[in-house]
Amino acid sequence: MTTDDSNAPDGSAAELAELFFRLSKRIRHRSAEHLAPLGLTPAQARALRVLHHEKPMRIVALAGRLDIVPRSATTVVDALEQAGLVTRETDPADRRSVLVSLSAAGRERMRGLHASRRRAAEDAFGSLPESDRAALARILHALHGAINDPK
Amino acid sequence: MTTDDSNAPDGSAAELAELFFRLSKRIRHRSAEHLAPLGLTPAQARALRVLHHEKPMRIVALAGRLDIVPRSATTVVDALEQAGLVTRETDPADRRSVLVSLSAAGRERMRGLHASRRRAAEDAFGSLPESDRAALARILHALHGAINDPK
DNA sequence: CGAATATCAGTGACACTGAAATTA
DNA sequence: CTAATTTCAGTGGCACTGATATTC
Repeated sequence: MTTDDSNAPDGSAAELAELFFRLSKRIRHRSAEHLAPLGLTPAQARALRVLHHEKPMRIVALAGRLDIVPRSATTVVDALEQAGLVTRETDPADRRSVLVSLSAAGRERMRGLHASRRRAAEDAFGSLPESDRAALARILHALHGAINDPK
Repeated sequence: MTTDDSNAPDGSAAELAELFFRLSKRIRHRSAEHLAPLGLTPAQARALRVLHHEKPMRIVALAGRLDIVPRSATTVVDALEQAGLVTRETDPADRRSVLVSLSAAGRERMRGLHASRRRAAEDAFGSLPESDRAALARILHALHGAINDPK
């Protein structure tokens, strides 16, 4: 009884979780498709975007912005560096640190990336009326604030 | 933390995509944590849930419900079978097909799973007022309908 | 010395494609 | 023979932990 995860839009937490999961999967998939022509994976694209409006930053900082552990950020940067989109330099002020910045090619790639991102986002959310988008943004913000990693 | 001032809640599609991504990641992570004590991964738990209220079903059907390709469903079922939670039988009516059903242990496991799922969902969405949950459910439904896989 | 930074090595979880076996 | 069903083999993308070198 009351196992209503069939399909009733009742607003139960469990139903929301399921919807959320499915939707995010679709969106991720779409995003990957949009990015493939640019030779970027979603994670790489996100890193590139962060680096685009931050100035040269350390791996730890980048990891923080991406919400991943530093070790994982290293791998992302490896790929971007190999693709020639970012450069690594040792921080002269602290030789433990590495400063990552966009290369010229990286900045160039950002152009296509911006367009692609916009298209992908419109693809996903463009069908929503303005009011719903605002409501969704507000609610997602609230949720994001509510879910704190107790880490 | 990281209350990024650079991202005003403007309801732009790109911002929504970003919010959505971050949130879904958090939720997935939480979900995995909740499931770990049960010895299940999120994908396995979802499959188990589908099998719980469908009757014995073929791999293709299960894959359809999980929104994955049949080959991937096989792997999930492999794990569940190895854990003794589901059983495979050849469909007597069509020997190409395999009928997957919950074992007794699988049904037993569903008890803990239900509780866990509820806790996880409440953990994620419980903070939302009723009206927001309803609005969110409605909007997510709309989005889900709008995003058609051109498969 | 203890703490921070980045990296190396290995692993887990997820889902994909392409190819093969079996049966309809 | 064609089509459907499942499975095998391999791969990609993502992020994790634990251990190590370097530097502060």
